[in-house]
Amino acid sequence: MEINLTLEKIRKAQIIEASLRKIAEVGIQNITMDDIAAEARLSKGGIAHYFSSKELLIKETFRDFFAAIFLRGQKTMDQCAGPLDKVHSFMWLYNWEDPLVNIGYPMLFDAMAMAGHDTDYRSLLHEWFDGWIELLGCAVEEGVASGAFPVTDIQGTARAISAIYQGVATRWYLDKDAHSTEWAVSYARKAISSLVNGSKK
Amino acid sequence: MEINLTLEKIRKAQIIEASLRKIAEVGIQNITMDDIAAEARLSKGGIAHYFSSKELLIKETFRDFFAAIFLRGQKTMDQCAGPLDKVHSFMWLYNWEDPLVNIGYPMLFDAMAMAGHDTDYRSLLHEWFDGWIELLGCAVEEGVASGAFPVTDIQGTARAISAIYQGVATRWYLDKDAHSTEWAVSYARKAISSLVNGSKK
DNA sequence: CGGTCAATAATCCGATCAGTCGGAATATTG
DNA sequence: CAATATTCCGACTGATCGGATTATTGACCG
Repeated sequence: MEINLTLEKIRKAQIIEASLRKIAEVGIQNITMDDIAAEARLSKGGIAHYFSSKELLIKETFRDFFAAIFLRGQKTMDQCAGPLDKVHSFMWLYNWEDPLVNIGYPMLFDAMAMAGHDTDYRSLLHEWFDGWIELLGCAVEEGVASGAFPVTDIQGTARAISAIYQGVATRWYLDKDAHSTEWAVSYARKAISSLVNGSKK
Repeated sequence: MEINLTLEKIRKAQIIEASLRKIAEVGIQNITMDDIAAEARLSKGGIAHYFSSKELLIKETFRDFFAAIFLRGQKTMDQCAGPLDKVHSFMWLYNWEDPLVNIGYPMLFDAMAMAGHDTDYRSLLHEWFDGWIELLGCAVEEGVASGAFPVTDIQGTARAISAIYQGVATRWYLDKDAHSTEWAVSYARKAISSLVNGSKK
């Protein structure tokens, strides 16, 4: 019983991790259960034992990935002192070396495409957006409380910051020849600053 | 000859339009040639006669759609007088009533997801980004020439504006409950203004 | 009229893949 | 150690779909 639970956790984690890697590699629409099984060093039947359907597994994989990203964002943000540094602390999103970045963007694009036609994925993305707002909202609130940010709509501002991060990221990731990391960092910084700094330089 | 060419154009347009509607409805990964044939009121063979493969048809469909969007952007922008109005003239992207909007976003998300794993789609998106830069770059250049915009990097600024439009649009479209049209318009306006206005209000 | 050929329809084929199932292997229990 | 439960395997099935092949139509021409 005890052991069973442990093994189940190990296997599920193992399968989800394999799924994560494979999705990032080939995409949701191209992935097969055989792929995942091979990557997880299990058979198809083995996977079926732990996940009753492909759809379920994919969604679990997304949730797992989201959690990892938010944890990472929280950690990095917590290391910053002031609220302005905090809202600017997500520039690791524009770092090619980061393994989470390389896995994350293809995953996110896939999720967005699915959300365009599938309501389940839409609510998954809703969770994703909300996660960012929770992170960024804290920082903005801190800035407002300390008087540093002349902002009235905390939620709206946090959402806008998050949208800018993502808009810049999309270009940076999908068209790297035309969008350098310097471009991404400097313009994201500029646009985000303007939202929290009012008219100040 | 004359008639044949005309028929070919009619049929191709008919097929592409059907493909466009179906892609927007069910997505690239779910679409089938039978779907498209039914939507175009032709048989599978009829489609095969004009497009040798599914992939080819889909890519043609994208190009066609891009052209329609750019034409629309150009038209709307041309109606604006000053450079600031011009860079702000793309708020029609945040209009639920617009038919191009309803078709366009799912298409674009699909294209981005494909681009995450397929280099062909990556260059397709490159064209897409470049199209926007061409449009926006003109407006920014005009502002710089007239002295209204204290901007040094015209290209980079145009790319950032385009990225902001898209980042905001993604949220607005995929999570409408949490992102109103007013939110999209006001924050896009604010962020974009700050990029071309320097430190002025 | 009959031939010809492009346009279109109707079938067919082979590949792919998610999910199933019987049973083998392994672990647990009493 | 026997009995039972759990975990895992991999061949198989049924459905789907893209593309190819074959059949039909109908317009134009000689």
